[in-house]
This record gives sequence, C-alpha cells and structure tokens, in this order.
Amino acid sequence: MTTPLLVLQRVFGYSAFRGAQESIIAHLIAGENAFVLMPTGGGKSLCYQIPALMRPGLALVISPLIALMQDQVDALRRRGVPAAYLNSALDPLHAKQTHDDLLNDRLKLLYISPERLTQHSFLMLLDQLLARRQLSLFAIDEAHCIAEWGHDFRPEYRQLHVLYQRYPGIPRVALTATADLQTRQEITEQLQLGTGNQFIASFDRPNLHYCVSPKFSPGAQIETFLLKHHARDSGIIYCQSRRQVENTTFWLHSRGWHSLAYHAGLDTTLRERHQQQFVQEAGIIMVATVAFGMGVDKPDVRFVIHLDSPRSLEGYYQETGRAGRDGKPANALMLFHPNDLITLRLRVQNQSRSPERQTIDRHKLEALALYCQSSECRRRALLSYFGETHTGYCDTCDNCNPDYRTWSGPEHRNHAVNFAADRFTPGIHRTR
DNA sequence: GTAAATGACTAATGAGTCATTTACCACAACATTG
Repeated sequence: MTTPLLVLQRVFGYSAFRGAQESIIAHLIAGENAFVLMPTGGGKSLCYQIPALMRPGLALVISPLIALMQDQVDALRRRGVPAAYLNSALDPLHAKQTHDDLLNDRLKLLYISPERLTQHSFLMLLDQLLARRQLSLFAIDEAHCIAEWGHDFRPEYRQLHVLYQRYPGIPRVALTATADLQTRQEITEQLQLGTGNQFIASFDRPNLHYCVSPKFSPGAQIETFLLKHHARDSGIIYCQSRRQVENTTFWLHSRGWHSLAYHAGLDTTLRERHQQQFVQEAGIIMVATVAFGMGVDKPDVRFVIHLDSPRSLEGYYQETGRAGRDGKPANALMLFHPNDLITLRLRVQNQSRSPERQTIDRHKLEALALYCQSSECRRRALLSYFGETHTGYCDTCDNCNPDYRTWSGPEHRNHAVNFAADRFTPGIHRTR
C-alpha cells in the first residue's frame, strides 16, 4: 500500500516531512478543504502535489504566472509525474495534446490561470471530468492574489467561488506565504474553506535583520549601506514607480555598481534576461517595482532596500522575505519619508475601489505607518501584525540594537522635522 | 499642456519678479484579436 511518506521518498527524493506537511497532506487526502500559510521554502507545493498523486483523477492548480506554471511542471516532469499546463504561451499543437491527455485521464496535475479556469469552454471540460469522477483536488497557489489582485487588477481571482458552487464535493486548498488576518479571511470566504481548516506556520525569519531609516539623502544612504555592508552582494532595491526604477538604476550604474532594472514596462525578453542574470551571477543589484519577486528562486539575496515605502506590511514582509532564503543573515533596510505616506494615503482615497475595500486598504497602510514610526522591536511589530506573539527583544533590528541605526550613515533619529523642506528623492536624479 | 519648483536677476541682504526647468506621483498579468 502506498503512503504519503513513500511518495515523498520515491517520487520527490526527500527522507521525511517537515513542519505540518504530513497533517496537511492527510487532511487533503481525506477530502477536506484547507488554508495553508507557510513561509517560502517551507515546502508548500508538496502539500498539494502528494494528495494529487494519491487521490484518483486530476488535480487542478490555479497559478498566477505562466513562468511559475512552467517551473512547477518542468520540475514535476523531471520526477516522472504526468503534469502539464494550459495557457496562452502554449503553441496550438501542444495545447491540443494537453487537451487529449486531459480527456483520456493521462494527467495527474494541470496548472492554469484563473482567467483560463473561468472560461465557459474550460468549465465544460471540467464538467466532463466531474461526470467521470476524474476531478481530485483544486489547489490555489499564491492565494493572496485573491485579495491583492482580485479587486481591480485581475477580476477573475474573485470568481474562484465557481469552484465550490459548481464542484462542491471536490476539496480545495489555498496556499500562500503571506497573508494578514484580513487577507486570510477574504481567501477563506471567497473559497468557502471553513474556519477550522487553517494550517499556519510561524512568520518569523530570524536570519533577517531589520532597519527603518529616515530618508533624507537616499543616494548617499544607499551607497553608504552598500559600501559598509554589501559591497559584493546580491540584493534588491524596491521602488514605487517605473521611473524611479530607471533613475535609480541609471544612478547606481554611474557610480559603478552592477545594477539591473526590472519592471513591467520593459520588454519581456529583457525582463527575462535581467532576472536570469540576477539569479545566475553574483553581486548584482536588482532595482525593481513589485513586478519582481514572485517565483524568483535565489537563495543568496543578502539585502533588500525599500527606497520608497511599500503599501502595506504584507507587501513589506513579502518583499523583504526574498532575502536570506539560504538561512544566512540578510539585511532589510527601509528608507522612510513621511511624504511617502501622504502620497499613499491620497492614492487609497482616489482609487476606484468600494468603500469597504478602501477602509481595508487604509487600515493596511496605517499599520505600515505605525510600524515605520514605531520605536518597538521591529520583529515583534511584524509578527504581531500577522497575529503572532514575540517576546519583544530580537537584538537584530534598529529599535533593539543601536548599531543597526547607522546602516545607511550617521544616526538621524530626529531628522524627521526637516524632511518637509527636502525634495522627494534628493540625490537620485537622472542626468540629461 | 500645465502647475510647481527652481534659478537668474536685481539689489543690498532679504525678497520680488520673471524665465526656465521639471514632473505630470502607481503598480502588478492573464487572455484574445487582427
């Protein structure tokens, strides 16, 4: 008789389960729904892949990016698992082949986007599989996209309720590495997961060190930080706008730093090349908007700098979490200017979202504002935001350890009063 | 094309006027069609 452990060992080559993996897998094999919150690198994929292999029929994985689908399917095929994806990047011949495989029960996992899932023709196909009892599981990977993108950007993310309305007997599992209480609630409601099925691992990343510095001369501050701590390291600098990305990359370049730009306005080929370069070569600084990060697997990112304030603590946690995946120490520096908050507040006010949603966005932003201006342990503040308790002294953030306050130059704890007179981004201008 | 910020110019040390420059403050991806 096959057990999850045997599948883990024979198919995936691991000797033992980690954390809550085993209980999540048992839960799903038994046909229950689940919400899984596990840090990156915690082995989320296995939580649905093993049940997919052990339950009869096909498991459908809803994934946000074509690149993620390709990575996952490639990895599964290398292990001999019959897996495929359907998306617009697929040529007609392979798409037809996948359709045939699907209808002839030759696949165990199929990766698709929410846009594809909600197409009438695709739902008809699923109806056929259901009629033949060939649907085993629905896995919603990167499930925070439901809350993050579903409201205005990718509306199909809020149509996933079709899964329980049309196929109520098929278990559903939502997986993500970042979700505050509000996001968890939204995912659970959207997918009707039930409240008793949550598997939540700790958010703490002990090897990540945090510092929030007043932003008064970003160029000089970044350079000081790099020279003092990360002269030869790989890292990411996050900016709010594409323009800021371009300007910062240009500026870094002019100062002799090996930097690359990444945002959705760049040509796809160039984006892919930059990402590949960043992953494969050492010592590159990736300057990027939020477009960069999901699915980027680079263990030795040693620092993340926020040149502009992120929109929420969720976003901040997600973006800083891309550093130090190898478990070795890594630094997260945020350059904070109160003007950033004014801009973000205005945006929340002006966006065309529902009043309820605006209230949520405002709360998320104010939580970030509190964090930036707080003098309590950063780790404790972060963890408490995600509903976790911490003793409150980590020794590895600027509020616990004074040494951390000088990462980007001399300490300027009382500098905030002078901010208003300064330019928004002094020091980083593209020369003409 | 527009508004705000900055610079040049006078004149006599602060400030007013006009010309010039700068930013125009989101961001994120599927899909399909021609």
